[in-house]
Amino acid sequence: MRTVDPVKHAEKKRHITDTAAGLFATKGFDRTTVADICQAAGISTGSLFHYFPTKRAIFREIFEQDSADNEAMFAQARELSPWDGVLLVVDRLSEPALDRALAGLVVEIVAQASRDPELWELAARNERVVRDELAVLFQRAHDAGQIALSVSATTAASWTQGLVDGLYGRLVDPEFDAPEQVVTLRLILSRFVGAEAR
Amino acid sequence: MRTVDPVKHAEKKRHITDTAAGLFATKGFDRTTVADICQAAGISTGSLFHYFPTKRAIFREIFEQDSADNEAMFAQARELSPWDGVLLVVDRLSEPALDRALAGLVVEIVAQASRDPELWELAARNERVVRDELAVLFQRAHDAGQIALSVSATTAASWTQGLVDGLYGRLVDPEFDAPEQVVTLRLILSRFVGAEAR
DNA sequence: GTCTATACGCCGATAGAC
DNA sequence: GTCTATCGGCGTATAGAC
Repeated sequence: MRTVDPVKHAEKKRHITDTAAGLFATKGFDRTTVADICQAAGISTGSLFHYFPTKRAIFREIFEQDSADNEAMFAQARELSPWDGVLLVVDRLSEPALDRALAGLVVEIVAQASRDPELWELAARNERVVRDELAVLFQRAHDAGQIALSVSATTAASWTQGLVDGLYGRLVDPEFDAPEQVVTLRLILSRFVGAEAR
Repeated sequence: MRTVDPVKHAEKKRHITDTAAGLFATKGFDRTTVADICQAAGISTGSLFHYFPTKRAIFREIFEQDSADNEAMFAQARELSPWDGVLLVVDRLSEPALDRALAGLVVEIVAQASRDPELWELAARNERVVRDELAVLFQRAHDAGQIALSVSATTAASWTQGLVDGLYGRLVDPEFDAPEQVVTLRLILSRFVGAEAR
């Protein structure tokens, strides 16, 4: 008989990571102090370090949560025609760029991953998984005659990710109009892979 | 008669910013200490603060140097045909992505700019200048019949920047082949704006 | 102009009572 | 499990001699 309730434990950790994620997104990892997180979460530092060994471990957990939803996304995409599946994935990957808070978190993840080898490895693996799943969809769409690839399916997949990355850069434009940008993104992608423009 | 030699002064500042830029690129701004910069530059903290009022001012100066070369780039582009001019600009904008150290600096600039309103404003202005100059080239290429735009020249220009941004994300791929990626980038852009594929 | 020395505050993490 | 109290160290920036 365990003395700890694993459900409660997980819920508490989740509360901490959710709180911390908001702070990391707005202030950045290095400028967010443990005291900030504790205050925002309504706990003490002693308690926080009961759940996480280091501040960095909190960040890592946020990143892992963030990349855990891919499988569900692709499962959903596989229920559609291949090309519609691609478009669904593009929409989903674009979502964080359209939300200021989430975009800030993504910026921070990139910045941290570019310094921390362990985080870099996690990010690279995640990127590869998405790319390879996307490549399968592209290949099927090609075989089904929905598109006409002139590059490898993997290249098409990788640059689909690149286009989504490019979406973040458009945020600097004060006249940024999210829905319109996503439409343009689809147009560029459609022409790239020889799909009918919609 | 001045007692300070403005040339020496500028050279010394440049030495400090060059040294600091390398450290910011590899360690990030927040994890680079003033002591780090002083040690690498071979000076004392007292001396450093004689040239810059704060650590952040060093970063800002690096950013300003970085965005000062645009005018020369577009002057060069204007000597070519409009579409060749676009391709030249794309190559130049892509260069930092192909160099690990410079890419690290760009990541850091994005991360810092997303928190610091003053830096954000500088970045946005710089982005707009490049976009507008690019838009002129796109419009001329269109009018000259080199391309067939189906979106506004400004949208084409903005997404050209987006594609270059997307290039940075491709760095996570350990099999990243820089020249090949730039070729693909050109292909995507060419199809987007209705240019003949090369 | 450049140095050494140091002020002064804050940070991540720990100790130990309850 | 949660708290309070606190440690040891480091960070930016300044003071003031040379």
